[in-house]
Amino acid sequence: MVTEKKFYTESQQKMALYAKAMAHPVRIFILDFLADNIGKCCYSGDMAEELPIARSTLSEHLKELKKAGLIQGEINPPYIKYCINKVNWEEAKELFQCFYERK
Amino acid sequence: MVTEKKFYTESQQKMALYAKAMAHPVRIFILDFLADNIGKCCYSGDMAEELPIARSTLSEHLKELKKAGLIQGEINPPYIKYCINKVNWEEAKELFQCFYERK
DNA sequence: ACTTTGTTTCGTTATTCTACGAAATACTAA
DNA sequence: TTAGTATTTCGTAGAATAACGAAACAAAGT
Repeated sequence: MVTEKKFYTESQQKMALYAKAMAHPVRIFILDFLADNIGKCCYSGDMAEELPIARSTLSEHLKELKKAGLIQGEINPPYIKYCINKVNWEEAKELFQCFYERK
Repeated sequence: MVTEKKFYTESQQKMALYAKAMAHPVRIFILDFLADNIGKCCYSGDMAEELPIARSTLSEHLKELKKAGLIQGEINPPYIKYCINKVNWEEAKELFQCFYERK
């Protein structure tokens, strides 16, 4: 295995990942929805009613956000209650803040 | 023409566009580079030397950032001097800040 | 055991993204 | 006019994304 030069910092890579997760209006909508309803139960179906997309498509977007760590899902059959992942949300917040304020 | 319901707010759409522009480590690198060198001349070639990608690929990334409005290029043949687009940078900063702080 | 319910996964298709090298561009210098 | 320089555009190819409906799942109720 060849030693590989690191071109991008950890921060740069994380920023890119969080940004990628946020790079679609449906996903921003979902994050807005969850962030505005902290404490409440947010089911996939609740959001599906407000969006002009198939439920399966919504599910894929939820999967993307989960993959990036911005949200998490608590299984409560047959429902799944979604909410913001606070730890990673804070991390993303810090990253974007430092990035835009050049700290 | 049929009247279409608006599902996403202006902010949600703008956020998604800025996030999309930032959704690649090379582009975060470029933004970091330009933001750290405000006032100085930043040419495509300067960045090309620090990145493990073809110059044409870098050029495409620069085009993406220009399209999103985060950077601008001032032609100074045969060079092109790049810099942050301050107006849109501020807008993106505000958007991300309000988003993550739920203001 | 069967049905219902909310949600996800699968299979598919169309589109967009990322990357490269070669060729084109646009201006300067000789 | 020709050569040189920095950068972009083009043509192409492979990978990733987004969308849908149908089918699968997993637990609860009948």
